[in-house]
Amino acid sequence: MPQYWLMKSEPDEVSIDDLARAQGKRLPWFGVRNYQARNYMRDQMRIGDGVLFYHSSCAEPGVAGIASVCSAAYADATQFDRKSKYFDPKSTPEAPRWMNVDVKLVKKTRLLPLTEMRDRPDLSSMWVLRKGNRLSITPVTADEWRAVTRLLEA
DNA sequence: GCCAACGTTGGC
DNA sequence: GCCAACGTTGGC
Repeated sequence: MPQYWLMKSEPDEVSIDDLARAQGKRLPWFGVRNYQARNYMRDQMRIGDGVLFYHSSCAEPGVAGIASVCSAAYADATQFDRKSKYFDPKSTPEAPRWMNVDVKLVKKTRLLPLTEMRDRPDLSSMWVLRKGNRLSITPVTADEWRAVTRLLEA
């Protein structure tokens, strides 16, 4: 049974179009610096899991496409790059603190705006809609996945 | 730019 | 281990 996830990205940094342009239409989901989100990638994600690619911190936040997990978790290279804003001086290659999976584009969709998601009773259970939610990776139930993908095709 | 929410840090 | 201060997220 595949699992489903919603993953937030700031489109100024990595957008759905960036993923579409990437070689093999796949990219590492680098830059996660929150333990709960890291643990989801490290411990629970499996190749083939479904991903709702969500644009955050932008003019029109919402789901911008569908992707899938296409690697196991491995050390996030940016934590060792002194020039990266994700550099972590406390992490070492021997004991890397931060991990990422790779994700692959399934398809770019219409933008499903956050405001529309909030209007849908069938999406009201989604973690990303909870008040005060800041977690950048959240699990999505099979029911929520079906409801969202149906809306994306509408 | 504002600010609510919440995770992390560090002194004790 | 507590918890105040601080920093970050992210919608608006």
